[in-house]
Amino acid sequence: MNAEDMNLEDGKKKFIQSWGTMGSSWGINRTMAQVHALLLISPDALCAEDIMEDLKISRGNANMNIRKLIDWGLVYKELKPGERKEFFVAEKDMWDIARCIIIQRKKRELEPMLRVIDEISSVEGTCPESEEFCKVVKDIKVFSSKADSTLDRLSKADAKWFASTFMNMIK
Amino acid sequence: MNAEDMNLEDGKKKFIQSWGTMGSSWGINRTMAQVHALLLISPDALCAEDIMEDLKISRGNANMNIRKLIDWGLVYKELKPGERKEFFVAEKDMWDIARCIIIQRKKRELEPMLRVIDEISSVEGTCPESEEFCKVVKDIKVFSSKADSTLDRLSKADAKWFASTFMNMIK
DNA sequence: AAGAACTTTCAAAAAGAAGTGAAAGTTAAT
DNA sequence: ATTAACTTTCACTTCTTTTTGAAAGTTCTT
Repeated sequence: MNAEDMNLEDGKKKFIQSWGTMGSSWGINRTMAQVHALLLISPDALCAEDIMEDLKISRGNANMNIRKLIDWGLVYKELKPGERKEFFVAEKDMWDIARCIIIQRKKRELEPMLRVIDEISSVEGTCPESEEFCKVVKDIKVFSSKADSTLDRLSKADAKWFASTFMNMIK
Repeated sequence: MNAEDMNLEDGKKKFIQSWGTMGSSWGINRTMAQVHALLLISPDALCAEDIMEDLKISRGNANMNIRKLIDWGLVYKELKPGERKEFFVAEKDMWDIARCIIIQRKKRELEPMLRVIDEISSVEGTCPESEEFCKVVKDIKVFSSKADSTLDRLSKADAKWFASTFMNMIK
């Protein structure tokens, strides 16, 4: 083992911490991302209590964020026979994780825009101002519809295809 | 003109407002996105004063956000002959706009992760915990390097290629 | 080099987002 | 039906981010 090697505990801390920071810049809240990180690197399922202790967060907070992760499809409930408690495991396949995130971000970032743009497309006019306006709206509409359907297909594509075709496609 | 047609003023307001909301969920601050929206739909260059008035924001705020938009490459300074004042115009080509955003988001969302993952890769071990940890870190590394180079190429691709090839590629 | 016309900075204030924890709600076993 | 083991909710607090505006800094013009 090299002197520069990082030990497991420090590595874990750093990972959870960074996944959290990352999360915020991804529009995911810090704690949600940290819970996800914790579950990702845990070899077995954890219960709410474990998570609260590890991350030093309250019950309510833990619960909220676990719930959100389940909604997103990034985490599953796991019931152990004979135990009342609920345990949680993270989805560990990178492509599935990416897929979940693509779907959620599309929902939050793209779809609302498409709706507004549709509403707004009924503006029409002949002055320079309205012409500029309509042109911009039109361009956004065309562009974002394309992006929308591309992301749609991408999120439905399977992992294998993704790895082999998409990633290399752009050569 | 239909009864349901939206008039220009309302359309503009709605557009600026929504682009702003959108911005927040994109990790771009609301005001920055609104300034961008305003410039996007304006047929000619606006000065700081115009922007302050239109959006009802302070001088400092306007200045900061214009500056950030310029840094991102979404807005250009325009100097009118004979005028001291600086005017600003938005980049209006959708593909150029997308490109700027891809570059910035990659910088903020992906690159920091790659750095941390690199640091962390020096952990090694033999217990189940460290094995799980190393596996996850490895998977993330592989995946995010691929994503990184794909985005890189994408951001260097030109508009024409983008429109014709990429968008339809996934058929 | 003095003045006018703008632009930038920054510390303090306001707004907004996230976290807490105790109380209320559920559910499974007896 | 009761209880015990969990989960969820929500009014309140704490932390973060954004905005303000006045003061300081620039840079053209004469």
